[in-house]
Amino acid sequence: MRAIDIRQSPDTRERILDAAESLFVEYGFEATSMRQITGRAGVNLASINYHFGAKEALIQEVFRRRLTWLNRERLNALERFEKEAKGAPLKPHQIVEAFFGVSLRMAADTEQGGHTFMRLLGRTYTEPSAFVRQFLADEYAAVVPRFKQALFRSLPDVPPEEILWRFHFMLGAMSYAIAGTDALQLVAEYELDEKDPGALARRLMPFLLGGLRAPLAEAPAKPREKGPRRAV
Amino acid sequence: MRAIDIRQSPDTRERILDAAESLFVEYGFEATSMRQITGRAGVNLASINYHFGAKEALIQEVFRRRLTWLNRERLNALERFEKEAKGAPLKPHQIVEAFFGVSLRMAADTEQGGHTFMRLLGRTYTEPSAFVRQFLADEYAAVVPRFKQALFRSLPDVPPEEILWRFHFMLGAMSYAIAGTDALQLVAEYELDEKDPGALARRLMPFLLGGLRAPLAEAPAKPREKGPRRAV
DNA sequence: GTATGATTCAAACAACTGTTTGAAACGAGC
DNA sequence: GCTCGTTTCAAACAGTTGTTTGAATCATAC
Repeated sequence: MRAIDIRQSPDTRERILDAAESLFVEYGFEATSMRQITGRAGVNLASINYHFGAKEALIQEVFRRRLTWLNRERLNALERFEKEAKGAPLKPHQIVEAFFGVSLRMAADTEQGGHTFMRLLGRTYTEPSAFVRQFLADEYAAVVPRFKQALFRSLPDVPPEEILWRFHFMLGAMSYAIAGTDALQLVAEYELDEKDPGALARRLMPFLLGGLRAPLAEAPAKPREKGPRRAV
Repeated sequence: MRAIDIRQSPDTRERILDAAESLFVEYGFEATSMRQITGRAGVNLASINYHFGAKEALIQEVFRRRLTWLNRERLNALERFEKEAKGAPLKPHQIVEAFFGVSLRMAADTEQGGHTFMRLLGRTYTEPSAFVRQFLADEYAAVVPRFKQALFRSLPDVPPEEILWRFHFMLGAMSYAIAGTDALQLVAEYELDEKDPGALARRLMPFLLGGLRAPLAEAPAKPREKGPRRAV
């Protein structure tokens, strides 16, 4: 038996995780077989079950090894801004930077596989599989309330549910952009500069902030206030 | 043999398509088996291959029967605005309304299955499978250039690639919102009102327009102009 | 009635799925 | 040298996959 939390034969483990990560991006979880993974990793078929137990556990580990780090980075960035602010509410652009800026920087890393992982993560946000959804919710459980609170403080005049919906929309815009499918062949002719890691961020961040700070729509049924209100 | 384009036994065909559509939303293409589909539809296993040929063809037909209509509606809306404008460029909000408004109205239809389909479509935008991607690109081939042209005319001062990227982001925000996964459990406590079909549109449309019209970021390497420019 | 073509059906097909097995190989401690 | 726990390996497991088959059923036209 393998003792828990002791990483023996790191080569095999890491090779499996890397192979699985890239194959999941290319074909999805269901369409990727254990034989494909072990084939690309150059290891024996049984080694996945030996090291991880089952395919589901492998999928979770593919996420955990990077997502834990990513979310800690997001919290670090948020806390850095909060320390600077000395108790004052953060600016919306700081909160957006802490959450999405960190993601975009990881997505810009083509060396350590951060790019591949972020593409995978972007796709997985719309994954139907129940256990993946539950796993993602758990991984984000520590991060979401912190960002919620920061946003509520930052935008005290905007209804909380409106803020959350806009955060929701921002997440969609980013994950789709990072996933990089371009299903409509919209930007196919304007490929991102591989050598410029900040290219996507420079395009996306203004869009996100513009959406977050857009004027609120008029109330539908109960028109308490006339005319659009500024969100920020 | 079944003669092409003659719909015999419409019941079986439609039942298969409806069952497949809902199952694809729940479990994805790969994870949904033919036996699940025929089971839910209450038809014989072989009837899928009889009526559609293969699973891939069934998937395509699930999309085609609704997507063709949806894209025609989008073009109709665009042409209606263009007729009103009498040669003048459209307003950005009209273009956004023609493309995304139509989608959101279809997503609000819980009676005829439009809601289910739009959730499926939202997920499929990030689908890895090559043949699905190609199929989507083909289905949109007639629509995309028309909206591109309208946007370029509407925003003559914004670089074309910037416009396309923002359209790309808007598509991501909408499809994620419609897919309704809420991976981060962000808006779980603020469920949309089932009886109010326009609820999502009233939240999303201002966000999209705010993003589209956000100030442009400064140029990175070659700073031709100082300071942010207004996109609109 | 019979004939004809479309559709349905139960059964089987080969190929592939994730997982398990038990033996073989390895590596460090003595 | 030997031992012991870890890791690798080829082979097999039972179950599921999409697809095919050939006979049975149905509907329509004569």
